[in-house]
Amino acid sequence: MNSEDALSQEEETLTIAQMAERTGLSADALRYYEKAGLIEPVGRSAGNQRRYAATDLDWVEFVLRLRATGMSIADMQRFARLRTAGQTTVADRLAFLREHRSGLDERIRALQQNADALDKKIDHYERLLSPQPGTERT
Amino acid sequence: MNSEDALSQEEETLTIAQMAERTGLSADALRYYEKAGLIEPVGRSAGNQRRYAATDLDWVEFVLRLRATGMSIADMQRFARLRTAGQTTVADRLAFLREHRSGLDERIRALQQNADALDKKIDHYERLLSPQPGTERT
DNA sequence: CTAGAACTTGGAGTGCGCTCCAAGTCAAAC
DNA sequence: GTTTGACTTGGAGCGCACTCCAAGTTCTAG
Repeated sequence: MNSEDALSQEEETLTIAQMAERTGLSADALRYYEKAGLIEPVGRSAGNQRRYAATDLDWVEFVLRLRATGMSIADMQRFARLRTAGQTTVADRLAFLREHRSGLDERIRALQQNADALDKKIDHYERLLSPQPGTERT
Repeated sequence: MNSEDALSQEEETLTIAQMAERTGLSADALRYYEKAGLIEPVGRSAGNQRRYAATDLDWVEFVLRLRATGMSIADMQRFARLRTAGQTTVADRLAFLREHRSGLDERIRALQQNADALDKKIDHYERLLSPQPGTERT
């Protein structure tokens, strides 16, 4: 019980390669996110190499959730800026997430609807292929 | 009862601008789709201007459903090529749609899961903001 | 018949979200 | 202390799905 999950307090930090492996992002993408302000400047080793803490991992995982739900980098930047600005922005952040959440519901509904339409098309093709309807033997 | 819905047999065809309005695609995008082979070469007026028939409209609407469910243009090209190739490809088309459909299910599930996680984050922010838990009256 | 709006083509340009590269520095193992 | 692999930066390049543009042609209304 050493290296999976919650980053044991002992190991403390991750290199960019370890972070990449854990998050599924490339090292390049992690640097890009940091440069873009999605991730705030991360800790560094004596020799200036990135060292990610557990809190960084949590944040990146949250960012990935926003991304997975279709949020653009520009919008994630906005949220990250609010977060960086401190607790005075909690209400703004809540509003932001609520709005994103409701857009998400809409998108899921639309997807379901399109999935249903696809099912009909699939049925159609299945009928085209099936031997003969109502004429089992001949 | 003249211009909405199913393209009355009388009017017969639509100009590219009318098609754009009906589908929500831009005229440029319609030409791009045609050039890309997503739409087969559409009918032309005497003077070489595009005239879309009802069947073209149906097909574009189907293509839009594929797009809305996340299919890339390259994949839609593949499907369009199968369609153009005739009834011998019906089984292939069915397999194609089934695969797309099952990927779609996965994506919807993932989206739901992320939505749930977002709800937790929202709850978290709500608790941060709410006056005082468990101390309704002071 | 004519003016002006809508259409045609080919090709260049755009925005997004990374990815790749070069040239140099740092870290870990021996 | 040296090698080898991982890391650093800045910036160029890429794939996707369009969008925009220019120069010319066609359509429609009056």
